[in-house]
Amino acid sequence: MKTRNKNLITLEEFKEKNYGKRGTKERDELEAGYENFKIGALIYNARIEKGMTQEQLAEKVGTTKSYISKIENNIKEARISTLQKIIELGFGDTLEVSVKL
Amino acid sequence: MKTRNKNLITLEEFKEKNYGKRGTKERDELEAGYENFKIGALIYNARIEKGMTQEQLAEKVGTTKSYISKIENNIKEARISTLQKIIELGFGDTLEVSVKL
DNA sequence: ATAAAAGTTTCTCTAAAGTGAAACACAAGG
DNA sequence: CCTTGTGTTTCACTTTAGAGAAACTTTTAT
Repeated sequence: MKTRNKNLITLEEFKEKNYGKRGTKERDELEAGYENFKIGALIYNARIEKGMTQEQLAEKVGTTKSYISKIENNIKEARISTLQKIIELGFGDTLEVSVKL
Repeated sequence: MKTRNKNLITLEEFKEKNYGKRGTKERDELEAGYENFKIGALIYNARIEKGMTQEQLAEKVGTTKSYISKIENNIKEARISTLQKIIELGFGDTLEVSVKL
């Protein structure tokens, strides 16, 4: 039986820790900014939902836990194919990118 | 009245030109591969639908037509924020990335 | 209190994105 | 023919992703 790691906090807690409280100027500017802010939270959120550690995710994707950490904290910004690897190999899901015409 | 440039071909013509006929092994492998193959076609397709030239798109995005060409032909693979710039600044649309949980 | 597990940060290296400009190819139209 | 518009390719350069490992911090469990 997998006991839930207390390290694992909610997405809001994660964002608050890393980017400040909701409603603050700094946080709002980040939220309104480019996708990389959202991508880190997206991956973190998905990983937690799947009950995986960074190391487990890294192994599935074929990278290291340090890289996963950097992506989740938006220290590095992934390429599209890297994001796809994480989503497909890591989470067994499909990346979807769309433009409405 | 904007006359449609005869340079502008269909997406299938574009793919056939760059990646070979549908059903060939080479083309199938590309279609099954990572997103970058699709991203080039996605951007090309959206640009044509909007009736824009590479130079017009480049100006909106804040880059050069040579870069747009490379992205469309998958010579370079964009980062997520770059793709977002193209979609938002270039096409006035929103990039959506999702993972089902 | 200590050990183990999970996550972060730092370091070095290389492959590739991103930029800018210029030259080139090529079709359409005067 | 020549010119113009559009797209491609090349070159040189700077920045950053991506990798790998190691040290470090923080959290959780014993």
